[in-house]
Amino acid sequence: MKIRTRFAPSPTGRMHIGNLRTALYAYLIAKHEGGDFLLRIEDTDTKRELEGAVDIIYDSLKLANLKHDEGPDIGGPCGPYVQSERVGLGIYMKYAKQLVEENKAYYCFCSDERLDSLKQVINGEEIHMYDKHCLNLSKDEIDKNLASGMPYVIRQNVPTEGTTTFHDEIYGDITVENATLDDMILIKSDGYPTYNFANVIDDHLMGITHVVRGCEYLSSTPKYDLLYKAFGWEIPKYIHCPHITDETHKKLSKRSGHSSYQDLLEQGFLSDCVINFVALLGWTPGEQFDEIFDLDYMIKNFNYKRISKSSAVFDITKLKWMNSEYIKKLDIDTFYNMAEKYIVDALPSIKNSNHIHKIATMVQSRIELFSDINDLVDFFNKVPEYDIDLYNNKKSKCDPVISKQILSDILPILNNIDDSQFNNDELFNLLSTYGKENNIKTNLLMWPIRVALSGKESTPCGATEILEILGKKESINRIEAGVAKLS
RNA sequence: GGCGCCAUGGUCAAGCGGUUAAGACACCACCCUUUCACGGUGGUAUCACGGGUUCGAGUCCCGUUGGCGUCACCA
Repeated sequence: MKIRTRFAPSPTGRMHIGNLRTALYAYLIAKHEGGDFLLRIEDTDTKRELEGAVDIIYDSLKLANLKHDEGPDIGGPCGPYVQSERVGLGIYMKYAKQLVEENKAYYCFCSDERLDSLKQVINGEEIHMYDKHCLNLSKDEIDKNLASGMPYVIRQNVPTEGTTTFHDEIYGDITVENATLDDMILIKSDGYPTYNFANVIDDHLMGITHVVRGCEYLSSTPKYDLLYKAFGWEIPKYIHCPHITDETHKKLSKRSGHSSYQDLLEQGFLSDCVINFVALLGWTPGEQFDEIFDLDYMIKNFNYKRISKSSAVFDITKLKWMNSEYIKKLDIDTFYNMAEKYIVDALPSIKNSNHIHKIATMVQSRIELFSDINDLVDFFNKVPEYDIDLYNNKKSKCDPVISKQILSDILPILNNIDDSQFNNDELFNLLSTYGKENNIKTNLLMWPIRVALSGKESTPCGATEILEILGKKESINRIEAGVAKLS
């Protein structure tokens, strides 16, 4: 049988990173077996819906390269793929009434006040458990209430005795007492189905074979199981995925800057990298593998039996490392196209495109995010304020006195170089010669030059490369300023 | 509080009754080097606890502890 999975988000905003991973796993499970991956919009909560949120879902899926085979935008044999449109078709109500006929569901007319009186607070948490009050209503009463237009919901009639066992592909068999299960609402008083109901109906109607979702649904799955059984439908395979948490093992929050896929992209993470990274949060390809891999590799190697049971901490440090690996792997032209904007923004005064290319090459192996570029190269604009202590370097045995000597000595050398010869190779040759003649090692020689030129102890390139990019005039100005500072 | 789930270094994790308990990130040291980064080499650090079962337990069972989830006319 062909595998069919689905991603069924509700359009409430940006795509949460846990959601993205669920979508990825659902996609991978289907594609690994050559199956179908569908997109369904679960917009049954009219209050929470957000303008433009559906577009965010389309964009995210596109960016992530998770192509769906059926969905609202491309159609398919099981449409419509938007639940609110299915409500209009009367799909859910039809099935709910069928259940009522069979005594597996019932009308409930309880007021908010009565419901409130049922609620108890334990440890500051509200606990609800319906008492089946309306299950005992007579047929006459129900008809009368309905005829008078009294608001109602339809509830599932869960057995009060016995147990329900369902099988999850990751967690195995899970058994719960039916008595602990609430008579959940299937149809709300506005006529819309709840997630709990619509999800089951649509998964069945759309032929979903593997239900992939977060493990927060583990607790309500027995009730879904009861629903499938009530209809006599085949129960799909359940695949509940463990949670992704922040470093305090709590739900991912905005605070740590890793709240959504879009946020991450805006921060400069590459989409392929984010996908790669989240795939590894709760799944591994096998015993021996390279952690950097692409979607094709995942499709080929995705075995959902290897999904982990325990939740994983989202470690932004490792994500950054991985992003730097992705950046390093970019061929230079691609990298240049992506980095150019950042370099030009950081260094508006550099007009020479050769220089911009050179700077791009320099920074490629040194950044984790494109936004790192600015801080790396801003000294080209102007020397930042720096402490004279920078001229001290214990490894090369550099100090301010030697520095002043070296800087003063090389000034005439630089002055003698023709503008057209002011390039890295030529400069390195001439300065090396000076160093040899005076018995100064290269690392000692270059230290004060770098400091005078950049005001930093580390730069993305060698001192002579800075000279070339700065040009003769600016270089000499900066060296002179260095000498003055040391006097 | 009821119910359920989970438990290997700081983090992601391999392991599926016998291993010197992989690997990656982070961290540290050294090498390379025109500084830093890259790259290379090496190092520190893990089986939550207590009982069983077994010749032998990170691996199986029970309990404890801890964490998480859930208990909505939200999904």
